[in-house]
Amino acid sequence: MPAVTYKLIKQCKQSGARLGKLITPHGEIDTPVFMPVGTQASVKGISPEELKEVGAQIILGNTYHLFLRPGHELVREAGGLHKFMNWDGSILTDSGGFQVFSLSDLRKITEEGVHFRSHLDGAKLFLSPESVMEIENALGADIIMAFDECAPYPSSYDYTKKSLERTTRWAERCLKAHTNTEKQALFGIVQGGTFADLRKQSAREIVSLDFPGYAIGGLSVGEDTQIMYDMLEETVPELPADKARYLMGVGRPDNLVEGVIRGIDMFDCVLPTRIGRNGTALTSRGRVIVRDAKYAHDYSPIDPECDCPACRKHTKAYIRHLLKAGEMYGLRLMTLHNLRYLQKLMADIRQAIMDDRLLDFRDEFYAKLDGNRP
RNA sequence: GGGAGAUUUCCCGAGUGGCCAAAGGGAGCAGACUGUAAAUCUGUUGUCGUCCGACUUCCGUGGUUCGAAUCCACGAUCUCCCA
Repeated sequence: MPAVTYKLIKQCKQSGARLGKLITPHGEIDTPVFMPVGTQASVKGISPEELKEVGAQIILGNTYHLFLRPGHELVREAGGLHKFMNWDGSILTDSGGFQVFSLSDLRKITEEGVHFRSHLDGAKLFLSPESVMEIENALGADIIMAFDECAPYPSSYDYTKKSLERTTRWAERCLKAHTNTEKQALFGIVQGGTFADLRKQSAREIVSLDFPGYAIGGLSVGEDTQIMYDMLEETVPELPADKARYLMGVGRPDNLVEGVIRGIDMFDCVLPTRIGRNGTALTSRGRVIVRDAKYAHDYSPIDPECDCPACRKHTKAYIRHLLKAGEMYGLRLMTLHNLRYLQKLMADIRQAIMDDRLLDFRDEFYAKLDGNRP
């Protein structure tokens, strides 16, 4: 019995979207789910209690960042990531594959692994499938991700193919190196860039290795949204129905709706927390740049439909003031709001699946935006 | 009463004859942000016009000069020193 299992509850008759449960050693997660990102063992600015209040059931940590600081051995010594950060919900750790992409000027990729320069002090480091498994085992998350290469966009067909095939070989090595299978589930990652046949090839290769869950990586790295949707339509049908499907690094509210319609069960993204800190709120009526001068005298909540602490207790004028003044509380309120908005969106999506009306829900979702950016 | 110094575009501040609508910060305004090197980054910030440009500016008023934020005279205000 793998550490994590997926239970399909029902499929939306209108869209085919899946309602399910992900069962981990730290509880049951309602899917489709959005997972807030807490790279360095913290969702920036907010406490585990607040994460719970906002409705989070599972959060992310990052292998590369925690390996650098405080070091995976320290986390092991502390009793694992859950205990270290005092979060009793589920945790997924990303492997550092995204850092292979985002820290591209600081690394060199070989068959064996990736040579990195620490972004903190420039130290020369090396990550391989085996060392990443060692680190992720030490961190102790419920779901751990295989070490992949998230290829940049655009990449040539030839490079993408080589990269995906190497990612498959790395996936096999991860599988071999990961022995703590009763407490931690290792998910495989599909790559293949923006090429339909390579997506299919990657999906088939990764699925043939038999993971307890599958992720789709290498999307939302700069390509048009439509390309991402097209790639999902190519990829998802290749994935087994009895395993969870996780679209990595996504995303925007509309991407979540569209992703679920295309069969995705799990999402994660820094967007809500990052743009929140930078002054933008996600709302049922589209993005609201709370920092803007037009809200200086606006004494209404960010989103009248929201039940988060920021919207229940404070006005746009006040939160704008906090942001302009550089007050930490402003960053916290924006983060809480955006996370709550996405959790609520996912809950609404789940309800729409339950009611077999997700396509109608999508129409309503876009209509509410009234032309504003989602 | 005497002496020295200062006054620059929203603020601080550079600029000491043409390359100055005027460096650099800050503040303001706007935008971006999708497995977090991000409480970050980008643009913009005299007026008007689309770029080129035109026009009005550097305490005030006169003056010197082909040309002045920059030099001179007087005045105003502020700071410091001596009485």
